[in-house]
Amino acid sequence: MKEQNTPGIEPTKSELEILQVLWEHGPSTVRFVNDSLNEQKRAVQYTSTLKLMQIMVDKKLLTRDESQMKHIYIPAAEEQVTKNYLLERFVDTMYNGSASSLLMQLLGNKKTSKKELEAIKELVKKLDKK
Amino acid sequence: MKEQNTPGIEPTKSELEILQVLWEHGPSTVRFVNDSLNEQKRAVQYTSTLKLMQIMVDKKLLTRDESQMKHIYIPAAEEQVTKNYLLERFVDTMYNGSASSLLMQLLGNKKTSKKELEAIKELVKKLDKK
DNA sequence: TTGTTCGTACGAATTATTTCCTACCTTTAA
DNA sequence: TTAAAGGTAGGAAATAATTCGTACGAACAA
Repeated sequence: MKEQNTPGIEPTKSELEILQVLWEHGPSTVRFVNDSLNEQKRAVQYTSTLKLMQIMVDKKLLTRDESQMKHIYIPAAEEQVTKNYLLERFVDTMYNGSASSLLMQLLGNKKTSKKELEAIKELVKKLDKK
Repeated sequence: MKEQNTPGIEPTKSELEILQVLWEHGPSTVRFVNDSLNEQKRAVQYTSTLKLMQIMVDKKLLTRDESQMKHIYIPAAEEQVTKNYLLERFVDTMYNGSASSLLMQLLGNKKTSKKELEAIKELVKKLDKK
């Protein structure tokens, strides 16, 4: 069985923002990522985004295609792999590794809407049938 | 209805470690917290922990009782309130606010044990009866 | 009493993260 | 052929987070 490699390294907050743009839109140039950040998140200079993405290549969070002048940046690990890793770390540190504790918290949260609750129930029903 | 106030401020990683000691053991001295950290986590000097906890008082993450020479530090917000806040932020940034997406990820995670899955199903069953 | 232990306060150094300026190269439009 | 626009590289500054040394007072045991 092919094992998916863990990202191993933890992206910082800003790095995560960049990863999210790349996950959403696929491999992109710095220009595109920077524009997205400015639209969706906050004002940031082009060279700041560039620098960060270069650092992420050093850290192996991204790879890049340098065959063209406009380099194309690509997440090194798949979205699900990285998110899974981060979720695991979150559950470990916050709920001592207990996923059901997390869910309990989620269900007790007022901000979790009825719709969400319904979706969750559906999920578990499907799970039961397996 | 009495609203629980949000912590408002985000604890850093190290600050969270300290909060966890205080949540687990109740109001404590710096000495106690520092010893716990050194046992459970990693080597750290007494004055480092002291400094951090003083900063946390400034930030209103902790309050303290100074009536004795050995100050007693107390989390400003309850464990559940803070954890709820952090969970919400996590769901927002990682799953675009969708709790069911998070759950789906959790269920798809190999590391989530059978026992955990059972516990989760039980939770949802109880939820249904309400 | 006196010195050793244990406490707080606080400045400062270190490390991690983020931001942006400047230099310089390539492409493009006039 | 040249100026403007847009790209990368990299140093350095700014900010955030962490760590710890030093000073000094209180408690305590000898």
